[in-house]
Amino acid sequence: MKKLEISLDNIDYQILRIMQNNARTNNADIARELGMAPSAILERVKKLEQKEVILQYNAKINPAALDQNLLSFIFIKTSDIIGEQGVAYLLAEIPEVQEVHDIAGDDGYLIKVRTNDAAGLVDLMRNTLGKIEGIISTRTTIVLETVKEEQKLVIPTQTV
Amino acid sequence: MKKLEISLDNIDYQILRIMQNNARTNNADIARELGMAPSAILERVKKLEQKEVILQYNAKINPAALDQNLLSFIFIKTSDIIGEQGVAYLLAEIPEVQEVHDIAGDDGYLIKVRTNDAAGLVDLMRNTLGKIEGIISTRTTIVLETVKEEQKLVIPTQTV
DNA sequence: CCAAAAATTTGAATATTATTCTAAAAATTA
DNA sequence: TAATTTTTAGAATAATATTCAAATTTTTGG
Repeated sequence: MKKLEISLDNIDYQILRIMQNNARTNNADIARELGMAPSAILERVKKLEQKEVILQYNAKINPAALDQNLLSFIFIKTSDIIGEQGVAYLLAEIPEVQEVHDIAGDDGYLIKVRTNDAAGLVDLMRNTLGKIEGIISTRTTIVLETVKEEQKLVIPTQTV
Repeated sequence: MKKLEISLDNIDYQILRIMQNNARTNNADIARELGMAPSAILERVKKLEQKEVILQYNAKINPAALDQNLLSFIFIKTSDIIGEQGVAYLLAEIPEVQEVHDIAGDDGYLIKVRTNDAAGLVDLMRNTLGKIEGIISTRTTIVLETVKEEQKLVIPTQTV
């Protein structure tokens, strides 16, 4: 029983599993793998998109290929009133900021930022974050090496 | 001048930009958009894959649709020797763990975890993390709300 | 449990795209 | 500049996407 009455079945899960691993798998292949007609798969994929189960398809690009070699997490304390997220939206507009999370505890945010290098990070903090009203303090954590970085969800194996 | 002599040009950047926004854009459409022959685009995409500029294509699935409503970041201190990452690899094997980063400073890791709910998180920490040798301590940060979550890179507009 | 309604699937037909390959063009190199 | 290498275009073929009506399956309400 899903909250928003989305109700996915095993076939949907299989489609999601395939798509999550390779979003460019074509309909015909999915159909073959699941032993169904291509038109039926097409119909289901469209519905998964409509129901916003599938949010988007994206290519994962190697950051190193674009010289984006520094990954950082920054904790940001703000004067945002609880519930309001003025600063969060400003942070979200920054292209180098990949994630903005409102976190429990420290009345603040955790953001994930990708820059060319340390100089790029300093530049961003000084010239972009520094200009945002409402930021009280920041604490930066530098990533030395990323061992795993995916956004794959655990997909149920069976409907109950 | 790229480190690994990858050398991408403007056309590559445009392809990456399109693919990053919609990995299911077909060759014909890309070709039309860039005013080139489909065969040329195909050739380039293949090369981008071979050169590991494009790492993979994935569908972004709505966590809520799969009842995965709790996102957490956990700092993990370990007895791993600097440079060694034994614990990191064990952490990376956990399906609920989407990211594992070796971070500067605290001789530890930062991981990103997605579970159904708080109970799922507790369960994971107790039954999975708890069984990993070498974990000294953990500090968990709960995400109340995610304002932005993408992995899109900033793609240069022009080659110099 | 049954009948009606709704949703899903199939299968075939058509439109569109992917892929291959050769020749031409462009870029690079010596 | 000439030779070499790389890239592109264009055409031909293979494959896939998409549409749609009919059949099937599932769901619903009594």
